[in-house]
Amino acid sequence: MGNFTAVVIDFETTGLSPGYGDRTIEVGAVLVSGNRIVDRFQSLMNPGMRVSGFIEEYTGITNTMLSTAPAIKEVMAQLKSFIGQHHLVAHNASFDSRFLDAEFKRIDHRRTNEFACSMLASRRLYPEAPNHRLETLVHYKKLKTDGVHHRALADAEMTAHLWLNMIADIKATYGVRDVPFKLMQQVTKVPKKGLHDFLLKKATQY
DNA sequence: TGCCAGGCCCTCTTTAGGGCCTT
Repeated sequence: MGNFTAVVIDFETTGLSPGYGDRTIEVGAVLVSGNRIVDRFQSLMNPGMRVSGFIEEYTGITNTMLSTAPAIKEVMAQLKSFIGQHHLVAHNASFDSRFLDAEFKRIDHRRTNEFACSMLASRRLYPEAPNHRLETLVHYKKLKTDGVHHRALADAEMTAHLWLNMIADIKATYGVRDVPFKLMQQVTKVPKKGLHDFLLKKATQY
């Protein structure tokens, strides 16, 4: 078993809210198939505005680097192709989905792909973790990392490893044979107290 | 021009407030 396929995505942006003018400055995405990463996509994007000193410091992405980067719309067209019809995963997916939808809208495209959130899943599966920031979870679960944080491709890869680790833990702990995207989506929505019984019940269905 | 988020989730809740996550 293990035909799980999804694109794990991460954006670096000029701020927190596309509704107030913030734009994307970098995207990283990895195609996960079965239990491994099989393809990668990464690009900086010129947002047409200066990014703050905070963002330069937080991401290591400077205004100089962005001055020679391709326009956002060009990268979005490539990203649209990379994503295709795959399901999507992100850490705190509400954030990345808002930016993805806002930038897609600017190229007259509307997302139909479903999202699932690794943060919501980790809060249920690893309630004992110190916190549920991506960086903390990577260390807590001893996941593969190159030590880079707050860059899009590195964060997408770490999120992918976290996602695969959660799938493996569900299989090992509950004896669920296969963990499709739909089941992971349900994990992010089931009431926290009901997760244990929910997964025990699923062990007989998958 | 400047405004500056939003969804989840807990609790001393539901006629609400605040911490957690993302940049």
